[in-house]
Amino acid sequence: MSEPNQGLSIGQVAELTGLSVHALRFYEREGILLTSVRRGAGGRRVYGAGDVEWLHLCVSLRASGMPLPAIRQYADLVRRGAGNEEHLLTLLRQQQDRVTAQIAQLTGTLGLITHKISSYTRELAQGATGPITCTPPPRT
Amino acid sequence: MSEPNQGLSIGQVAELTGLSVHALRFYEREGILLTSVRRGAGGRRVYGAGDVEWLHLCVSLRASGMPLPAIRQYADLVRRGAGNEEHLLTLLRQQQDRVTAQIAQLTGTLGLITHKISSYTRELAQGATGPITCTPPPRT
DNA sequence: CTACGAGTTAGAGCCGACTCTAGATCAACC
DNA sequence: GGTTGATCTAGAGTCGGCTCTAACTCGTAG
Repeated sequence: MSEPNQGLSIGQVAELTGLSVHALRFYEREGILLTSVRRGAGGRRVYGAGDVEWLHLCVSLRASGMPLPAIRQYADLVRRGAGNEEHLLTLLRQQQDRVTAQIAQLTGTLGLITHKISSYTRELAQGATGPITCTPPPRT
Repeated sequence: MSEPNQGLSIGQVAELTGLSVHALRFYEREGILLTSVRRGAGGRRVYGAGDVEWLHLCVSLRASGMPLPAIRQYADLVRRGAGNEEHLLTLLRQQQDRVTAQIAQLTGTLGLITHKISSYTRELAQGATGPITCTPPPRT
């Protein structure tokens, strides 16, 4: 139970990021990580705080629907260092647009669901009599 | 090009819903549709306006991350008719929660991306000198 | 000293959601 | 009557993203 504060095992990183150890090795093979992970005694992976931070970003990006190849491309640019800011910005702005569109889409769907919920609730309250009232949504 | 206004071909429905004809047949096999599709001359599918409306809902739900089995379950309940409003409401409220959570998550990620964009932009404007400034996000 | 738990590799397997193929049928136009 | 284009069925294939397996190596606790 030593905690040198620098150097986490793959299991610890899995817990911190919510990824499985399998997924972590997979991400590494796929070139998602910025630097090749350090190895400790017996060839075991040793992750640093920076790795975890980066992985958190990756998890967020994945959750926002960015595919792994796109994340790898982003990682490549960051790895390559200065001189690629323009390209990086382009990628980021694209994802910004996609996420914005997704939020809009989800907000629409949420409205639809909410509308259905209120119709069913009304129906239940009034003691449903007829067949299912397939209330058309206010707007799609 | 006859348009009897009631009765659309699978191709027309594909255009209207954005699903492929393959996907439409697949959805039918999977029990996603409320009623078995009518058949016209030569066994061809004939969709009604209601089918299209339902499919639009399905597309929305899919886009909000609802898996096909869940949509089928929902369809089953609607098909079964009155007496299942409670169950329907439960399903809908669950999806409502999921979508709400998703929007929150996406909003967070959007903030992260926006933050990164502004750092890179600032960096570019000031003439990048050092190595990539991996500015930590304000909040995750 | 041995048993355990956590790690290692390469590679196979799985799941969801389509997507495509092959071979047949049909309606309509020239 | 032949060609075109949309449709039909059953079933195979694809793709992304993991997930799992087998066989092995460590380091530590009992």
